[in-house]
Amino acid sequence: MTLSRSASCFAEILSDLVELTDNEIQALKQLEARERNLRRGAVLQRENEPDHELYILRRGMMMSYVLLEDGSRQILRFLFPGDMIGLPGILYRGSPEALCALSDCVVCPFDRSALSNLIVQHPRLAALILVVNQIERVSLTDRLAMLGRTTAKARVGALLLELRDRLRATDKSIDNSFTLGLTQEEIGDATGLTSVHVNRMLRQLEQEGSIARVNGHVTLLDESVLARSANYVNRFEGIEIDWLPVPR
Amino acid sequence: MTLSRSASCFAEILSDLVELTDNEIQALKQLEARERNLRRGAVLQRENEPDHELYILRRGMMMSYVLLEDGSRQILRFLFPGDMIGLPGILYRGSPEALCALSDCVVCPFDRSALSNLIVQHPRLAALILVVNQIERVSLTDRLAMLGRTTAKARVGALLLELRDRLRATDKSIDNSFTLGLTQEEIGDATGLTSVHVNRMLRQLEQEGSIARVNGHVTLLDESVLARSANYVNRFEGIEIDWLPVPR
DNA sequence: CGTCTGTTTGATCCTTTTCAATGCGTGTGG
DNA sequence: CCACACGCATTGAAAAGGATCAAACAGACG
Repeated sequence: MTLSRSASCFAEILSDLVELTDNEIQALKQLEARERNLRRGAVLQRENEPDHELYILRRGMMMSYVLLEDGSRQILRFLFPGDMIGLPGILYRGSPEALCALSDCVVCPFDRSALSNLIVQHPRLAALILVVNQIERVSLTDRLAMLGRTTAKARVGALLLELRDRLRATDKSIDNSFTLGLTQEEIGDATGLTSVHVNRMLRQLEQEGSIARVNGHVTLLDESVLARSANYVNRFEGIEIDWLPVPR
Repeated sequence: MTLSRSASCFAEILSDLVELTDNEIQALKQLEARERNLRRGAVLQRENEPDHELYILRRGMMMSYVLLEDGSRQILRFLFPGDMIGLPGILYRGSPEALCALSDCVVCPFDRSALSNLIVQHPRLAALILVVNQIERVSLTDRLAMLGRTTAKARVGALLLELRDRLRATDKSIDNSFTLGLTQEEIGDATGLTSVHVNRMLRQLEQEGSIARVNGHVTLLDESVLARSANYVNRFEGIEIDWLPVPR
């Protein structure tokens, strides 16, 4: 990983897909010129409130969620370093989703016009942003199928696998063991379950020998069982793109 | 609606967002140069099979879905004229979702390189494609919250509202009454329910006076109740985009 | 030490699924 | 034209998977 790359988290993600040119890396760096620190629990964007800025998440873990009329919450997505966030928010007067820091975070805010300029000046980056959006989209539809058609145990298992894979993308030292920076209530709000039932599913997975747990630290003992029962696929792997425009 | 516009379904959708230039319309027309007819029930793309073509749906109604190991199906999205489809499929060796015609359809296939060229030559169209992707994304997250956190009745109600709105986008004559071109099993596969329970929910909605039904034809009698109970929002409305690049 | 947040466990309730059967309309071959 | 099959809607009864309610418990922190 070259030094020039690590100046931009977003560029690092894209580098997994193609070899970026210096020009492109330079342009991406500008998106992350400014930094902003968030404390654990801080709300970066509230639902239905206008906030027309975009962000690259540089460090930490965040989540996007919606609140329903009855007070319940659905977590839509967990966010990791290199994710571009806030894109849905710039389409509407009020953001359709809230953004909140799950750990201390660093985000890099940038203006909508910066995105616009990027698209004009770097068509290949525009295409890559499209590709990343589609990966995210496929992850969302995977989660849709999970909520619609799988059991509680499978959902919890799939979430654990997904978290592991996303954490591993940033930190290659992670193998099958990681710190679960989530409460059981948060896991429930992501999987459409109650925290009580999440607890029962976790211990059931533990009892069956699929996972092990030591205060907030989870080890996946039988990935294949977890993956199969929940139809889990790591959508960040196996991307094939040979049709991109030539870089500038 | 000018004549030049109607030559491209996709252009019509984009015209709701901005005023397109002749150049842009011309470019979009080329995406829909070829046509292909599909019979009701025809599978345009099978899951996990390679098909690296893209399509604009010109006429009819389609769906995208995934099949799970246990044989159950999750319908991800219903597709309507003007929708660009197959985009997730060009990222992976095997398509992550299947595409199937729910009625007799006309699709316009085009090559990935055509998309690539469009992005290079028409940055504003690239940005608009990004915007349309985000609208779709927000619709998906709405459905995620629906599956995770709302009751069976609310889900069915929300689906009816969504169908009405999408059909109305193409056919302005539709008000609160439309033909439901879906079986109750399909409604179930979209809402994460069994067909049996969908039936019960439909009759319950009917009994409460929220909807009326005459062999496959549904009338929404109390939209506000349906919308509120399911947190339904029409995401194709209220788009605000003032940050797009200048057109070519 | 007391408070607060989060985990764990039990008992009960309820929504939705499952299984099973009936009816209904349409198309098809004899 | 009739008999039959087939897909789909409808209904009932029983079972199950999660939710809800309530309480105990553990660790962190001022």
